[in-house]
Amino acid sequence: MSYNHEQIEKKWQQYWADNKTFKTVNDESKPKFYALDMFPYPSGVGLHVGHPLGYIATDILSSFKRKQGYNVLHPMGWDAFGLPAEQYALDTGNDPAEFTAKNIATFKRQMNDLGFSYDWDREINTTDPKYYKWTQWIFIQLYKKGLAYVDEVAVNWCPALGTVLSNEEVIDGLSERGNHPVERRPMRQWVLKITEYADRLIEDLEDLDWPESLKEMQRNWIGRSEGANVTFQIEGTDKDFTVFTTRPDTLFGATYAVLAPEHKLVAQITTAEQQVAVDAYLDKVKTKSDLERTDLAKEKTGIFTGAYAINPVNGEKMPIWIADYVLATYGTGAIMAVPAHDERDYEFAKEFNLPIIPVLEGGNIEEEAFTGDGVHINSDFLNGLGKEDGIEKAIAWLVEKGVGEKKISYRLRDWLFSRQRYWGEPIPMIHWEDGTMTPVPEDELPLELPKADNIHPSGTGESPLANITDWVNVVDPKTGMKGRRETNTMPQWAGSCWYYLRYIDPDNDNMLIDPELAKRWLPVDIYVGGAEHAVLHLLYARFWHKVLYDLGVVPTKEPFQKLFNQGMILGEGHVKMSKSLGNVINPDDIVASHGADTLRLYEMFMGPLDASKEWTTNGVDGARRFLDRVWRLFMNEDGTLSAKVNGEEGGELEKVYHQTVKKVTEDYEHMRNNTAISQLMVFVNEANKVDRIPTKYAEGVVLLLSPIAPHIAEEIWQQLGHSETLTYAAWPTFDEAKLEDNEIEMVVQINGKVRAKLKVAKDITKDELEKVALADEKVQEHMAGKALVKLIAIPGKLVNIVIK
RNA sequence: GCCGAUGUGGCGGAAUUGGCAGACGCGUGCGACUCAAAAUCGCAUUCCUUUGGAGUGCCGGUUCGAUCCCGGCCAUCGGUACCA
Repeated sequence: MSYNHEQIEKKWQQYWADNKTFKTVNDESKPKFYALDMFPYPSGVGLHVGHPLGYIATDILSSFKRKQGYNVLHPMGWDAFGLPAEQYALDTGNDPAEFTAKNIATFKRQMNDLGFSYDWDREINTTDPKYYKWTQWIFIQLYKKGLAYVDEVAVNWCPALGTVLSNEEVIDGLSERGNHPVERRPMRQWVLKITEYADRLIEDLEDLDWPESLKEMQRNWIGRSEGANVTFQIEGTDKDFTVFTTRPDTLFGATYAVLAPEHKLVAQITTAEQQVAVDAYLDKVKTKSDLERTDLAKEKTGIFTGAYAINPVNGEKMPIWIADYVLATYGTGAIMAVPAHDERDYEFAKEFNLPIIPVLEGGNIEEEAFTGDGVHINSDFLNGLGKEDGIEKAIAWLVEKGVGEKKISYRLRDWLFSRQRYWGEPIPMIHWEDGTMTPVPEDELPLELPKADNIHPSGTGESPLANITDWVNVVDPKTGMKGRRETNTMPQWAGSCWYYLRYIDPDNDNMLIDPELAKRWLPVDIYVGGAEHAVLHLLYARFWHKVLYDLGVVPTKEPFQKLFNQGMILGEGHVKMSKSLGNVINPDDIVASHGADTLRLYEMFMGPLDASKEWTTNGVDGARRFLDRVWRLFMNEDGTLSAKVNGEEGGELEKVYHQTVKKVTEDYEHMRNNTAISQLMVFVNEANKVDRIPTKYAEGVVLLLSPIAPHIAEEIWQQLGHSETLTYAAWPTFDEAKLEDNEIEMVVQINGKVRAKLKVAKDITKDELEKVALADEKVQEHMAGKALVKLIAIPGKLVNIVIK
């Protein structure tokens, strides 16, 4: 007989809600544990079976820690600003706020159906003015610290739509909606100076308990490289330009220089003879997408400006070229080319017949660039030196002559923070008619997003907020000066940069977070989410946290002490689940047919949490079968407790029970939920073979199962005679002494192959073990006529006999 | 190209200071129960030419002993890119 999941799951969900079972009350007498999920964007399609994978894992950990006596914080909320709601509003004329609220209600209902143990009293929503009041407050602090500034940045401008598009809205140079041409156009944008924190963002990775591969990705993304800036005079003028190089020691091999097409000097230095050719080249580059300039470019392109630079070390003339392989956004937007020792410069020099002078020994410049380490040649005062010494001496020389300095460059760029959208946090700044700019006074926050009937693009590149005149225009009540509000809004990243702080103190109107509570709960003990957020979200959140640390708002340098990336759930055939393939599994269907406990169990049993796994219907059936077995083990058909469950501990199940408690406890601790489940299956298989299950073992196993399958566990727990929820029951313990018998089985190998198995005393000595092994009949058989070469006997492990 | 990860039965996956390869589940086969079927229970299930042999992507190395450590290669997945 199977249990009735619909009835039992509803019953306990109701009980938990009525009793506020999972409400987190600050309890200083207990150690704290903060388990956090990456909160979702509440889309219109609801939860997908991939979403709960991580949520189940943190829920298990939370449940486990509560029973181990921790004061657990396990909240959930909504990252609810974002493009889809705005697009929906544009398409249908509905209010994005209403649409979002509806989606949130669906997500919340689905999560509750899965039995998650969230403290909903701490629910947060990034679109709630009470929440974004503090997002805006953080922005003002960034501004006051000089970390938020306005700059002209090239964006994707679509003239036909009259709006700026994100990269993902542009496909092959055309707008995703309507296929209109898109061009790069510089516009006034807010930018956050994340580069100022680059070194700290690298250094502080050290102490974090994150996957090494993820730390490596962040380091590479920040891309710190040490080198030098070198200044080159332009022949026959008083102009100069600076290049960044990691190899100033190869300066004697620099035979030409290259400017990015966007470089400011291009217009000034191009000679009359070259003007037409240069203009043609610049035109060609403008039409190229980033992809064409980088990925797809098989051949180097470029054009000579007609101008020459002077190499400061030897006074040689170097032609100045323009090429799109040099990027305006990295370093100084200009390079010195050392074709003998750089592959890109080598290709370019070959293409345009520029001289190649080797300055490092080794390699063959007839065939390819030599990028290895070698002794310097053709380099005057650097000759004979190795790489390290050469760099050091070259920089010293540059500094002495006043033409260069040591310099560190980052691949990381400052964070483009404004969006020309309606559905985002308004940036709380006012531009005054006298040209000055001030933040909205902090006591006037939140600066609420105005209700709008029409959120169509302004057409000027400004956000739809520009159309709402009584919101945009302001007058200073003291001076009478007129002003205009900033119409840009913040990107979706903003709200998700600090939400983990607000859960700690969600209703505080006076400050972002109470410092005492921050001290109590930070850092987050476990943060689980998808690997797609490996760089951007995790880097932005770390950046804001560090700024808040500098402001004294938070007491820790880092927000997330431990991080875990869950894998993906794929459709059958190991393909992504997608609407177009029609293979999307809706958790609601599984909850209805098999129950939430089954879904939770199955998702955890599929394989390691961090792996990509394939969804199979047979697997779900198997998970349900196990819960049915559990139910039948403890319960009668009428839902009362089986008579098998009785009496004192001990008996046939003693060993397997203690093994199970040990293994499951250790596995939960390390989020190895798949193997914890197999151990529970082993116990259930054993328990089915015996006539009596000691009551204490039954209770223990129900507790061990409860983090994964909380509803069925509560129901059995109640039938075991408990009137209270098992949420805060004490976690079962095990006794090391009961894990093993006095007699253990040991293996005898001959030449590495298992030939015999022996039953021996647990504490057998090495000598005795050798004797017993050699005396064994099968061993004797194999050894007949052979000479003993070596005998390895390790009590508790094995015996290996080497013969010849 | 570079960086990272992974590779184990028919399938998902177990096995870590180097010590019995294949736990647990799925599937399959056989049996019990049943008028019959489903459900349930029990047994079996890496492969082969089976007194034995081979086997954790492939080739080699270290070791008494390698899924695990080292070197080389192949494949798949993810990230990323003229970063000077």
